[in-house]
Parts: sequence; C-alpha cells; structure tokens
Amino acid sequence: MLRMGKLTDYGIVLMSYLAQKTDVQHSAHALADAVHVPLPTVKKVLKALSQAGLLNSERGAHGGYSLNLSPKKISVAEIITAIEGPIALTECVGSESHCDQENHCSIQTNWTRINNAVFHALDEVKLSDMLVPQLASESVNPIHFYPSTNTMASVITKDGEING
Amino acid sequence: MLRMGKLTDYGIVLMSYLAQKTDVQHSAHALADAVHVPLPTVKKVLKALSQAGLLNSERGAHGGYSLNLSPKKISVAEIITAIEGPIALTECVGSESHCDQENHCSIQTNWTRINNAVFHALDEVKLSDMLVPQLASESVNPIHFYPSTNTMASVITKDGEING
DNA sequence: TTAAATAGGACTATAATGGTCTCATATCAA
DNA sequence: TTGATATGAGACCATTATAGTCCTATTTAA
Repeated sequence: MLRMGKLTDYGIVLMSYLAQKTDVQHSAHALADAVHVPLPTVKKVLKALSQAGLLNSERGAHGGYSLNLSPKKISVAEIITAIEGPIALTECVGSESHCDQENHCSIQTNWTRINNAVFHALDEVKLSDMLVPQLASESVNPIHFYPSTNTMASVITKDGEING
Repeated sequence: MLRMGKLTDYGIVLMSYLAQKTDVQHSAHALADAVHVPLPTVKKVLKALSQAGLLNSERGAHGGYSLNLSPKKISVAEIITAIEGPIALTECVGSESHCDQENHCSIQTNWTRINNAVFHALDEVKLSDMLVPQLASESVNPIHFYPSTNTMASVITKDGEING
C-alpha cells in the first residue's frame, strides 16, 4: 500500500532524464521516445510538471521542456505533489457535524504527525540523489522487484518478509 | 497522492480504540458501534489485522479481539502493511527483458532510498503516539481538513499552499 | 442444543486511474 | 504568409482497484 500512481513514476523518470541534460530543450516527442512511454501520457505528465513550476516550457518550433531549477533544489516530494496533488494519506471531516466519533477524534490530530513524517522523508530526497548510484550499505530493508510489469517497483516489507 | 485506503484509516482508528482497553475482549459488533463503521467492513479490517498478528482473536461466545502487543511496540507501518500489503510506492520489472530503458534503470535502484525513507518514517510512529495529544509546536506543515467526507484527512502541501 | 462469535471467501457497485483523442495556441523558418 | 513543429487545455473512455456486502463454515460458552 501507500501506492504511487504510474504517472508519478513516469514523472520522476522524466525529471531524472532532464536532469542529465539541463541546457538543452527537450520536446515531448523526444522524451516519449527516450523513456519509452506513449506520447499522450508523457504530455500529460509534462504539463503537470510545468504547471507546478518544476519545468520550463517553450512553445513553437524548437520548443520543449527543460528543468527550471537545479536538481539539488528539487525534491521528490515536489514531483509527487506536482502530479498527484498534495500529499494526503487520509480523508477527514472538517466540520464536527459529520463526525460522530468524538471519542476518537484525538487521533485525527495525530495524523499530522504521520503526514509530517512522510512528507519530510520525501522532501529530503532530492532529484540529484536519484542520479547517484546507490551504495549497497544503504539498502537496509529487503527489496523485491515484481516481474512482468511495465514500470519500476521496490517493495518493502516489515522484518524481512517478501511478497511477490 | 500517496493515498492510503479508507480501510487502513479504519484500521488505525480501531487499533487506537483497542489500545485504550487492552485487557478486555471486544467483539466486531461492539467495535463497529463504537467506531460508527458498518459491521461487515469492520470485520474485514479486523480479519486483516489479526492475520498479521497484531490482534489476538478468540472465537465463540464471549470471544472477540484484543491487542496482541503493547501499543508502544506497534508501528503505523505495521498497521498499514497488515491492511494494504507491503509498502510499495511503484512497480518495477525484475527481468531486464521487460525494461527497455537501461539508461534510466539507475533510477530504479534509487527507489529503494525513497521507500526506505517513507518506511522508516512510518515505522517510527507508534500506536502509543497516536493516543497522546499532539503538541502545537509539532505541526510544522500547514494542515487542511476536507469537509463533507466520512473519515479523517490531513493534507500537507509544500511551502504553505492549501488546496481544498 | 442453541446462541454468539470469528474465519473465509465470493460477489457487486462505485470510484480512481491510466491512457487516448481533439482542438486551440504559440513560434520559427521557408 | 504559410506550413511545420511544438505546447496548452480539456473531454472522453476503458480498465482496474477499492469499498462494501453477503453467505457459509467453524468454534466456544451457557
């Protein structure tokens, strides 16, 4: 669980690709070819990324997309937010009238804690970190890669259990 | 994005409720009443939680559910994993044959980093933390509560933007 | 034996997501 | 000016995942 959409996956791949050649302008077509994702889908992702201000877009012939900031200043949290909207783990009532469980609403406040933890974790991972090869010592938790799917998945289970 | 299912929301509410009275056995029916969630749905959640070993279940008359461990030893990550399966942000190919983008597969490795960060963040928040009222100073990020929905939601945006 | 409880699984309707398509707009070059 | 190339915006559909319900078997205490 805690699933992230495929589009976000594409988004991070695209951003990582763009981070390798920051000076050139890349067309959506070229990017779709490079990443092997259908053009319309790539367009959708690029639109979201540029609307969020992460990409610089130029129209017309010889137009295209390029990174707007240094890869060190772009966090994974920003990319996720750009494509999927604000990071929200759960839904909640704002008005008390809709919430019958006043007893448990003390918990409500503590969701903040969880969201903060997750947000900070994602905000500390920068786009530049995604380009650096990972040290073997860094992979603390067991990782499993699913076969026969299209995109990337790393699955973490508690205390070593691996589901595939 | 980074959405968590409603069932997981229920799960944490239920666990929090059970953490308040650890010595008694609670029937699914009583819990459904207490939490104001339909009985069949509660049953589903309780089953997942007990299958994961987080709850102790007793059949027959006067049976029911109770916490299996101390609230201090149960992390939010465990509850999420119990209900939604292993924490996986993306999907990935295991065999290279399915992945045409060898250029970008360096990124693949770095997904570990993100998953680790999120997992550790969720693993550090214990069930016991959910019972303690949160200090105002702890809420660093802006929080917004959605109206007119059934359950709890705290939404975090980057640098202060609030969407509702 | 009966009532109360969990265990397990099948099933359906709704919602979210991914993906496609079409048209409008902007820019450059011939 | 015209055509080619590019993004911008939004409607649209199909597939999937989720939430929620229902039914039956099994266990236990009175």
